[in-house]
Amino acid sequence: MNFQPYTREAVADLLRGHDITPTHQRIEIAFVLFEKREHLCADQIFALVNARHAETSKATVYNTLKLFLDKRLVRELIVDPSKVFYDPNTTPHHHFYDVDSGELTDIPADSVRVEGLPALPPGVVAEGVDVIVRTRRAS
Amino acid sequence: MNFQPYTREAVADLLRGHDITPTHQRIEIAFVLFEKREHLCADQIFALVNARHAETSKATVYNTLKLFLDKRLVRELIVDPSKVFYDPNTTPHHHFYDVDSGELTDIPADSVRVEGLPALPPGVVAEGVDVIVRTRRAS
DNA sequence: CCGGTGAGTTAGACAAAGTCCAATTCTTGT
DNA sequence: ACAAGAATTGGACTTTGTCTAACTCACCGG
Repeated sequence: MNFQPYTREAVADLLRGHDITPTHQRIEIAFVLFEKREHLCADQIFALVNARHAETSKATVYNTLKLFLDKRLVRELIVDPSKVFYDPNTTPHHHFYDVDSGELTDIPADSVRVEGLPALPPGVVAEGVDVIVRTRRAS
Repeated sequence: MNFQPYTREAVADLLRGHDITPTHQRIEIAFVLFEKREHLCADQIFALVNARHAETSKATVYNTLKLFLDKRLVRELIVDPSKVFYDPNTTPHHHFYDVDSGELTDIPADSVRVEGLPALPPGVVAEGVDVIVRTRRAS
């Protein structure tokens, strides 16, 4: 996903293109994700969506994120021991993770090569290869 | 950590070697970790340690794991969205993660090469590079 | 229009992992 | 053996996420 939909209509089209019925709540959630193209967790998304008027419940935020994940509209980043981050960038790329601040930064995939991975057992497919470089302030 | 300490005395020595005062509870926890050389989460460790006689509290298990982590006796694996796994193997290696079963398998590091990572900003050091290959049953 | 149907949403109770604290118990150095 | 500091403890608490049963909404046929 590398174009940026600016209007709710564009977001609605994006959802339709992924087989997702565009509802008010889903549009708002997707809008927030694609507006700030950042790594957000469910909590932050919940807060951002409801910033003006409370309109979307916690349950819907979780339901919707799971749906988006399933439909490959976003990616899940499991990197922080206490919460999952959602990444609106589904093209292959990797991450720096600052252990001190919890901050996540993208590493473009084109420069990085991972070689020598062993073959997978039969009947099993790779869903993706995540490279996470954990960093911290020099001591 | 690639030798396997079989006795509590050997475990105690291992702890001392890492600047950890060996207490009963810490020895039991380390013993469990190094006996089964598996990826265990706090819950499982708590259960294993208390399997015979309840002797170690939940708080101590968490305290101790954090201490072990700090002293580089174990490694933390953040791969499952709901819990942290602890890996008694601190030598460089990577992991397969089966999304369906939650199972973790080691990938020896010597075969794998990660190339082309961008330089780190000044004042920041890499703590480690984790490669996680997410797999699932072919559909 | 209007009422029915099924998908989507909701509040709030619940569950699981992990943290925190003040009181107690252990380890260690002398 | 003892004092002092370190480690441990139960239990309450927090946070992230799940579940459910009721409700709402968009849409379709008549």
